[in-house]
Amino acid sequence: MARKTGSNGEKTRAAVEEAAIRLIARHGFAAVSMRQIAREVGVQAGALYLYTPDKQSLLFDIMRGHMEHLLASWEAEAPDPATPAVARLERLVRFHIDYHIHRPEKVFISYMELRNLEPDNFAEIERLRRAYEGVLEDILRAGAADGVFHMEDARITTMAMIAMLTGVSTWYRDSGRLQPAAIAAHYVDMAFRLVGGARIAQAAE
Amino acid sequence: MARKTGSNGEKTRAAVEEAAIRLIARHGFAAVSMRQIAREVGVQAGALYLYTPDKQSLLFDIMRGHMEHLLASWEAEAPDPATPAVARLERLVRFHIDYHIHRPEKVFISYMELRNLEPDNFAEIERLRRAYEGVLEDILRAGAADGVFHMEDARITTMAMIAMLTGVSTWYRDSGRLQPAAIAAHYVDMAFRLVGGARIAQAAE
DNA sequence: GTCTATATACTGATAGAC
DNA sequence: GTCTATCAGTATATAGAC
Repeated sequence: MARKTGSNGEKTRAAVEEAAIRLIARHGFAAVSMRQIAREVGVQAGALYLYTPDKQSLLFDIMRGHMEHLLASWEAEAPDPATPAVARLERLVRFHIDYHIHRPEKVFISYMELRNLEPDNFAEIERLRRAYEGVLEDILRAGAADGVFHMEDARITTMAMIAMLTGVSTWYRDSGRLQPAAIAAHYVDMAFRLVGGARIAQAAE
Repeated sequence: MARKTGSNGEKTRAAVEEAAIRLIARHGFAAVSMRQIAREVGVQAGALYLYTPDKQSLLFDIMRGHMEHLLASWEAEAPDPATPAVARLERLVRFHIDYHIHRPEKVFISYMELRNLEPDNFAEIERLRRAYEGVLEDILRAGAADGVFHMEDARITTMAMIAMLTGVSTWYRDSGRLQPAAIAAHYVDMAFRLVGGARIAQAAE
């Protein structure tokens, strides 16, 4: 209710974000001008400032939105904390691969454009990133405590596994040799190798 | 011989490259201006063009130099191809971690600034990058053929291992908890886990 | 080898008409 | 909600003095 003038504006707002994501992922934040984004949307540069106070906010909103949605999506499908670590790890790996394969541009931006965030914005994104790392680290430590995972150093294994899993977005292509489900199955296998844990037998589709 | 005027110029040439590496690693290629680089070196902007035809060449030379030096360094210390795959993998992992820990800026640039290369330059860097991936993939396939490594998919394991190993440069700090040799030992352990291969017993320093 | 000065173009952001 | 016009600043690169 009460949005008699907002109808077209909401469409434009979404178009601005989509254009910004596409262009920043392709050329980098610093290399993209407000005029380029406006041209992609089909408006003049001045009109963009109806939807963002400045260029920096455009970047920050994309990255914060991505990280918050990533965390919220995991919360929504995370197993009960009482679930055995083996099952929780498999679920997280499948979630991570699936999420990263299907949002290559936002993932790319969130890893590449940290340098272009102003200090306060950088701190906020770092906080969210560490919260996500903590999800994995908690599962690994729980498995080690239960004696089902065997690692030399849980922190390094966490960082190594995150890098290994996120790396899928650097080479995955829709037209590639393997389907997403098969790729996820391979990464689940490799994740269990890294923690020295036996995986519950299951169809590897 | 015959460089009566080049003495000071060679110093400046080196200073230009060092300043460019430092600034591009920190702020990103597109966000760094020729004036900033000149200021860091202590010359005026116009003087930079004595040492580079344009800004793009500055970036390309850094990245090509890095990749060629990486490959040449490995060639120089690579074990004989007849060496068992287990020993070759351990050597490559130690080499990779050591190399990446000690050159954080060049590594960072080479992974982050691919987007800012012009098409021909991009193709050349990609060629070098794939050659390096091939070094690892060859070792993994040799080990699988010998029955000492056991992987579901050698190509995916190669990409996963490269991502895992290179990830060290995103979190390593000189002032951190672990020394480089200890970190390398952890990554050797994890690499052997990934390929399902038993490592020859050895002091893990 | 380096500087100063400059050409030419583009940048982010704002003001005011409609 | 969008456009036009514009400000003030900066960009890369070059020409010519020294």
